[in-house]
Amino acid sequence: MDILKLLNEQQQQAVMAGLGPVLVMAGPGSGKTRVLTYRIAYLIQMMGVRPHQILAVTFTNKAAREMETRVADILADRFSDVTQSQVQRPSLGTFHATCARILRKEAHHLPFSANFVIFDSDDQISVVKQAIRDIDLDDKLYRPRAVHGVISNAKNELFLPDDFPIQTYRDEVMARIYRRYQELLLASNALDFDDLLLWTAYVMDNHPQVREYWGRRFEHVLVDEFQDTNLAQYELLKHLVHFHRNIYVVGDADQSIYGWRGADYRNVLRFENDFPDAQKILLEHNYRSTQPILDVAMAVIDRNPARTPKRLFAERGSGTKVILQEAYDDRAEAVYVVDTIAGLVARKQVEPGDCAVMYRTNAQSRLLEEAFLRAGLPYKLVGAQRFYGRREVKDIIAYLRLIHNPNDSISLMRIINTPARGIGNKTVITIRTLAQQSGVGMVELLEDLRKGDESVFWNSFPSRMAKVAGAFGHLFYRWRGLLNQLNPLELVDQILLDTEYQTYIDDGSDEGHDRWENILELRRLAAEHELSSLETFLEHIALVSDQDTLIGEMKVPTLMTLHAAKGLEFPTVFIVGLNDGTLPHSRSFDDPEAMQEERRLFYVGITRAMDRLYLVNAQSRSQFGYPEPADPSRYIEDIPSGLIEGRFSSASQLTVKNRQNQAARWKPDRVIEEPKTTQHFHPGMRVLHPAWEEGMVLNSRLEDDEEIVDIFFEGVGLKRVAASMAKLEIIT
DNA sequence: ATAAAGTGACTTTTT
DNA sequence: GTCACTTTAT
Repeated sequence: MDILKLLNEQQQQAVMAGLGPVLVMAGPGSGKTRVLTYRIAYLIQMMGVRPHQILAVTFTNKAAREMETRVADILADRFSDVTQSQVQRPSLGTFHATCARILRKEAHHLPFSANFVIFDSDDQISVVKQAIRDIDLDDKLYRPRAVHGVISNAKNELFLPDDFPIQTYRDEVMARIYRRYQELLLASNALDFDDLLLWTAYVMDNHPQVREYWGRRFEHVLVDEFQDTNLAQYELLKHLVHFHRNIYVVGDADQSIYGWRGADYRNVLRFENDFPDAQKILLEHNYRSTQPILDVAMAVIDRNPARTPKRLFAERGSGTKVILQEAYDDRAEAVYVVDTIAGLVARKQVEPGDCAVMYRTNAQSRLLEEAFLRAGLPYKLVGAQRFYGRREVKDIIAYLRLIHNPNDSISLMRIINTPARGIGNKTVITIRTLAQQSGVGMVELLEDLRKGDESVFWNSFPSRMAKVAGAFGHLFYRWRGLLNQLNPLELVDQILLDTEYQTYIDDGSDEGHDRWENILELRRLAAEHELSSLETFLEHIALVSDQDTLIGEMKVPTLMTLHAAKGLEFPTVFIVGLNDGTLPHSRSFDDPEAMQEERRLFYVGITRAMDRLYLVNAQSRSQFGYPEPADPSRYIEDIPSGLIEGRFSSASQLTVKNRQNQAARWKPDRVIEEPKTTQHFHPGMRVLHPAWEEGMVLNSRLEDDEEIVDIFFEGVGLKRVAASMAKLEIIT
């Protein structure tokens, strides 16, 4: 098999491992995805496995998609002569998507029906709130987000409400909320993300024939990012491979960064216990990063205790040193990043699209965006401001969901008066109580009201109320009648038309216009699903996050969280916010496990870099609006100083490149103009000010032909001055 | 019933 | 500095 020539010895061993359980431990940049894809190709080509008998689960849609194309490429090469039988594709998807698919087939064993909807995080929080309200608890004491976390963890550990472990009074309350939450979901015929896993594990546990069916259906199960599986996922896998034991998992405990979400890297140990005969293969050759970058990575990760020692051999050799830079504050940090990228691009050392900026929390993206914007430089942001999270998009989706599943009371509450149609709180309560008393669904009741005084409910309302409610019910009655004749796009258009949504949202303001643009984007998405059922369209929306919606293949720098960076690589990487409290995040301080995870997160970030790595911290950061002094990250101490440069040698590099450079677009051929103003002040200088007397320069930068200097004056504090205005005298 | 204005609470990471 | 939720005024 000539494709194997492209693989090193360990990779070949992994690809050609025999059947039965296999555990591949793959360090960063060691060709993990390559091994997985070739393994699939190998199974099909050499072992005669039929593609549809292969199930490969990934953690993200992005990973699934990448694997899909790569497998398709290999197979297209291999089978260019063959057509029909090989056109079958292996099943490739996230755990959640795979489970949704299984559950739609097996719903008859379960307390919901096959047209269930999947609630997103916002919906889930709404349900928690409702549950808390239902049992008369104070949502200040039981904060919905926190409660949801508890419920989610319970589900990940396969605890149903009845099994919920109770140690304290609070636990007992949690169990009650959990029970109510679950009732509400089922009443809405809805599942949350965790339910997808939980119910799938549950149905396989309780129905051996279901387990057997899917076990035979998927003769080979491959798992990517195995260290990120939680207990529910692990149990599910065990069920799936119960018969054939053909389970092939790939992972790296050092890259486990989803513990907060129930992921348990100890699943690797469980795996070794449950499959003692598993073949173990280590991939330790790194093809991504230069030696200095790998050295830093190893220095950082080695500090984690109880780590299975794993070496990484650099295949790429030497390179530039890792640069450590301290900025005055988080704003200056962002400017430094933009300046540095602009400088590297101007000197043609990197392409804009080769650069990535990574940070711990999404909130950190704001200053970076501002800096890019101010410099007039394009960038792209992955994740964060979520398309599907936007009000207007959620509104229309709520209409669709409610048409698909009239029991979805969360969606109903969302849109019953959006756009405003005169159905206020009072009307809603009347409808709800009446529906409950007569044992009909709210949508059913509304639809009945469309018949006017022929409806048995008509006289239970004041006439004005009955009229508006009936008019709304009429809309739904029509839409549901149209359901089978219209595709998703036509249905969206019908809703937009009937609700006069554009008039409502596009009020002439810029913001209104943006919102309407988002609706048009949703239409575009719906257009892609021209041939799909509404159900498929909705499932796509629920399970494909914003992380996956690529904003085109623009060749510009990418901004993202460290989490979002996993699995990616970039020639030039900036990791910002290297301050204690940010990275590691303060919320992890009191939890040793979480602290180790913070370190792994940093390690993941470092190992994304191929050629250049910049680590940036700030002397002060704004947390809640006001700046506070910030300590450098403890991780900086862990890096032998011989491996880094920048911080102690030349702090003035901070302002090497000026705004003119920034103003240059990402065009390599653009000429760089010389700054008209030159810089006179540098950090560390002592200066004399006519009013504030002696002070020390903390930072200086050129901005619009003006030198802006930040100076700390004894007894006065920090001042920011323009050098041409303030008559500063340099003392040292 | 609705819109505007005020309040408080919070920010880790995501399927 | 932002968002969600509550109160207040129309």
